[in-house]
Amino acid sequence: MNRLQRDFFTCDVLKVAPELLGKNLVRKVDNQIEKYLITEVEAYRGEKDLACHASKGRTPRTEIMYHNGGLVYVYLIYGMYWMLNVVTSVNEIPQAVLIRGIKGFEGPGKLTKKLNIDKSFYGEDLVNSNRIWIENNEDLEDIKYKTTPRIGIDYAVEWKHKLWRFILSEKNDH
DNA sequence: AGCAAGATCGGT
DNA sequence: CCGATCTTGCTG
Repeated sequence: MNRLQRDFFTCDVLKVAPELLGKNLVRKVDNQIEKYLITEVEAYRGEKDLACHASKGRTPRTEIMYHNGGLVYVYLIYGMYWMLNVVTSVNEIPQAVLIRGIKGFEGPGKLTKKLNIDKSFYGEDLVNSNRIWIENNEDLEDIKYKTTPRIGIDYAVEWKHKLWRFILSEKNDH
């Protein structure tokens, strides 16, 4: 009922990423609905951003990032952990937000394990899916957050300094 | 066909 | 600090 619609996702990743903080990540498993507050995200912005997988151009893996916003981009890292990303912006502009933390499960690998996210979610549409989507959170207003450089991307030369990691401030908790 | 590296995590 | 574990994209 409160699900985020297409227009929320078809904006620049630097606008969408911080706006995802405080929203609820919703997962439906066996007809049971679970909601988790999004607490930490990172922005990956286009082919020029050397930290973004799309810096290698259009490949089978990055293909989904070239689609319209609102789709899910998942990939396996270190042969063990699934990373959950939300595609943003419009057709032909590859961007995505990495969901790094939900309340109670801080860490991109931990939250996908908790939510049972795997390769089958690649390309899932958050606007239409019946097993994963994102909702507005009416309890939280006036969201406060901090920014830091992104984690684990030291290879990205000058792009590693961008303050594109967004962390929900504790102040927001009641 | 083979290889090196990786948007991580948990245990020494 | 180190190893686990396997997909991916690049090289030849």
